[in-house]
Amino acid sequence: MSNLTTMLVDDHTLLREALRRALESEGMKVVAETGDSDQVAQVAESARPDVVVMDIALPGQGGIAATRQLHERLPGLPVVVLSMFADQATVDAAMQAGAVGYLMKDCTTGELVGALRSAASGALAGPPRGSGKATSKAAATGTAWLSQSRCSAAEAHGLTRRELQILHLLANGASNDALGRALFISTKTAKNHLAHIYGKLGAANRTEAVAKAVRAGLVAIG
Amino acid sequence: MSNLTTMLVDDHTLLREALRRALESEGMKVVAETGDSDQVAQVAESARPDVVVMDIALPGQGGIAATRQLHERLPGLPVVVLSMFADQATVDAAMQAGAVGYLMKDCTTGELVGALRSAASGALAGPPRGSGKATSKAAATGTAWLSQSRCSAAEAHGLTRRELQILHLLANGASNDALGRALFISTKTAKNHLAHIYGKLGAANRTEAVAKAVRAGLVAIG
DNA sequence: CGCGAAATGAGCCGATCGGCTCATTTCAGG
DNA sequence: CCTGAAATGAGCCGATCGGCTCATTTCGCG
Repeated sequence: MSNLTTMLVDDHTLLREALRRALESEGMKVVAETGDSDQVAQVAESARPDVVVMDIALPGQGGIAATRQLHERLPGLPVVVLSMFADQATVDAAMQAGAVGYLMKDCTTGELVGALRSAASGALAGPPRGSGKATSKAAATGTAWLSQSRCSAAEAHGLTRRELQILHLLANGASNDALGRALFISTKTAKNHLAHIYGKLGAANRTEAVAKAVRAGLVAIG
Repeated sequence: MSNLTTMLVDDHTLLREALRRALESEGMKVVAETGDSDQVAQVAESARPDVVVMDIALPGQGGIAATRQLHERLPGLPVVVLSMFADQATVDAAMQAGAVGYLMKDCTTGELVGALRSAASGALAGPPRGSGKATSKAAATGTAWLSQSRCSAAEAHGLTRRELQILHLLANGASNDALGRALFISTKTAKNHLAHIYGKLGAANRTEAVAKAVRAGLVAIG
């Protein structure tokens, strides 16, 4: 449980190697790699990673389709998309395919690691905002497991699911800006959630909030 | 180990009661109380708390003498002084008597709790600055145990003892200002230590530093 | 006796954070 | 149907933080 296992899906070997080094220096273990989107599900089934890092632009069926396939064959395996595209259409497609996170390739290593930890712990999930039907559809397909996560301990402190997600990212050192990018919300909204968390936990700042949350068993570091 | 046991020494019953409530709501356990400075050592020996909260103005021999006595009878039991006096002479006297921390009574509950946790874990210790002989004298008497703390893991990251102390306080949500007051240094110096810590741990901010430190086993939350 | 590391302290400045108020939308439950 | 909670978003402003450089003192080690 301490060493997160990850699977990298990207056709650029150089980037994959760099990613592997970065992740392993952060205490994560890369148990599988592939650059062929058609092999994704098969490799994942034998390697059984805790979390998958998925590129979008891939030879074969492509990252979106691979994510959907993975989501059907191995529901519960969180997929974090690492893409060069920031357009809403691509983001929406990825999220509807079952991805739990979407990061730009110009994000920092720390952000990636934080997102992966959060994804693996079940804190990062759900369709970002989407509108109406797409949202409820995505929620119905496979993201529902998030709703029954650890609301037990959280409810004792009156924390909502969203606030728990924020806490998980906080525990990885996320800035307000990083929170927004990881959860597809504006920095303002992230700040609002933080303010609610501070109030509920009786913390004066983010670091104290993390400390109290860890002691309360709401989140874990490591 | 999870529930810190404390002993409260203060002749104001009302304050003691309030303190007890505050500490217990923070997950600490008050295993002994007394308002008589002459009973301090005796009570501590039977109750065996993890850390002692000591008032200065006490009937009998007084808090300073009680601290010295405690320090001789039970070396290794950290004493945090909670005083109304901020004058350097009183602070110096308390530190030379063996106290590992000195807080004003107008500090926040969070600061007290943080200081107690740090003190109990051995992170808060040593004479603040003092000058020359007084410093080395205090260091020779009983604060030396800090030098052989957990430099093993810390040295792997090149962290100094002082930086470890900072980290412990950070893990309790301390602000730069709180760091300065807890360690008797200026905010500027605290910031300098932080900058060094960030560099050594590869963290971008204090919360990330805590996260990395916890994962590296340098500090513990809880 | 230097030399360097550690610790202390300062000034400056831009970035970030935290508190406050306010508004909108969605959605579940009475 | 209406109310309230949750989530989203915004503006404003002071406080804090983090990066940068610089200086001083102390101390251990060759």
